[in-house]
Amino acid sequence: MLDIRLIREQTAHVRESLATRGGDAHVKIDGVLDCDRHRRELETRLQQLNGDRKRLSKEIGMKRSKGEPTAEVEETVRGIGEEISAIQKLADQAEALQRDLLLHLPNLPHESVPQGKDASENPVIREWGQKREFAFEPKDHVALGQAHQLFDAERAAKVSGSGFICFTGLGARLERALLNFCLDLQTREHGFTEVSPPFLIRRDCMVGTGQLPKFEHDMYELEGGQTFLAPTAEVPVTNLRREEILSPAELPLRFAAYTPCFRREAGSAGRETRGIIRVHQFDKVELVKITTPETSWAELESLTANAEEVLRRLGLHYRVLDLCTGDLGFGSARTYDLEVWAPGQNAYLEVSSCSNFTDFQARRMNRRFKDAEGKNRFCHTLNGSGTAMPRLFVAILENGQQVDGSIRLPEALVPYFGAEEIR
RNA sequence: GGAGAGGUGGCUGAGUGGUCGAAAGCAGCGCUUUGCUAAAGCGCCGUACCUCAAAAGGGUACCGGGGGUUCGAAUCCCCCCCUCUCCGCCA
Repeated sequence: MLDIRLIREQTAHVRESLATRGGDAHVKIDGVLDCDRHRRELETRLQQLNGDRKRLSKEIGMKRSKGEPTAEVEETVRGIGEEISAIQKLADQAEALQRDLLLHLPNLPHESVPQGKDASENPVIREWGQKREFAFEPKDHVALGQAHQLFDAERAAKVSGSGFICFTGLGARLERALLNFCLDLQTREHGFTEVSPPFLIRRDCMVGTGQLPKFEHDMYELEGGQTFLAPTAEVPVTNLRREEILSPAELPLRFAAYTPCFRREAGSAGRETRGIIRVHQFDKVELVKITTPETSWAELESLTANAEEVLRRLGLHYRVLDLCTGDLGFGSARTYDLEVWAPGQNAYLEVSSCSNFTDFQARRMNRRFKDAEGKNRFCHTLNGSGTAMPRLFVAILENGQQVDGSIRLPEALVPYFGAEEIR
């Protein structure tokens, strides 16, 4: 959520910054300001009336204790009370409207974010490794998975519908090995604290991270919209520290969490639907950092490095994109996407997305820290989708395949998988 | 699922209709005293918002959340959330 004061005081800057995202957010600013002006007028009036009532009520108390008549004052205060409830109603409406307007505005891109209209304009800022050369025609993961019975989409569909996957046999083992590998790397070597959060999320927490109110149609809801299945561990993990005032000594907080992720993927039908690249339920190890504003940009770099390390250890060729203004996610001020090379797709696959949300989420979930001067300020929140397992799985299969159809696994994974290859 | 007890400031904890934003203690900050430490004494010590060019100042709201009763609610009533205890059920 953007700071209403920032919008008030630096209107032109906010408007220009939002305009770089494309969309129509920047034209909504005038509506926000109108609402804000109206709201403040009402509030000021309300405070005057409340002050009058408070004073006169005390007077009644004093008069009564002295045995003086109070009927006349009571009548006056009753009138004030009626006016208060009328104006209160209007003020509440204005406040609710303002909050709703603000909740629908995306975050401001950081000034360093490259300008661009969509994903085609995301610059590649670095690459690691190189595409593997094949002496034979590489297969895609669907064929490889079928050959080794690693997953079963048809039977998963019997249970849950299309877009669900069931890992089987060595495939299930490989998936589990990847999860454990990622968690161990991040917790043992990169200083993240492991958390295993709940997956069922209350409505206000979904608002806190920005999924709601705007993206409700992408979520699986339960109990008549009271709770939702977590679309990413980011939601439960960042909300663990909602409505808290943190001490600067404990910052930055670093959490790593495995959770399944549930996404309806409404509107993306037909895109990447083959195989296990885009599914409604997938496993992910997520990284979350809660920092001060002073350190968040440096922390974003180290977070990205931590996410990259997964791919390096697995020997997978990848590239890092600096998402341009037009492709930036709703709550993010800057995002690096990690894309791994998948020879069977002849394409790069996004496996990880490292974002700095600045104070956008902290405002929504009211998370502050006490700074050196004792002032309460909003934290910055960062989050690296520390690697989506099915896509990593795809990359492992497609990059590891041998001419005889077997799949050689990265060395780092062997202790977790218990064998060097799938044959 | 049933019954009961609770939720007050960073913490402990008083307050059951009026001058209560809230006693007291602890923690914290400042000052005084002081070889150092400690101790003692005194003072300060919540958040948000509105107002003001700004600072100072002024104001309003907030005692889990929401609604109600009343001239007036931390206090009375209703709903919800959460915690604890007991019973039931159960992986």
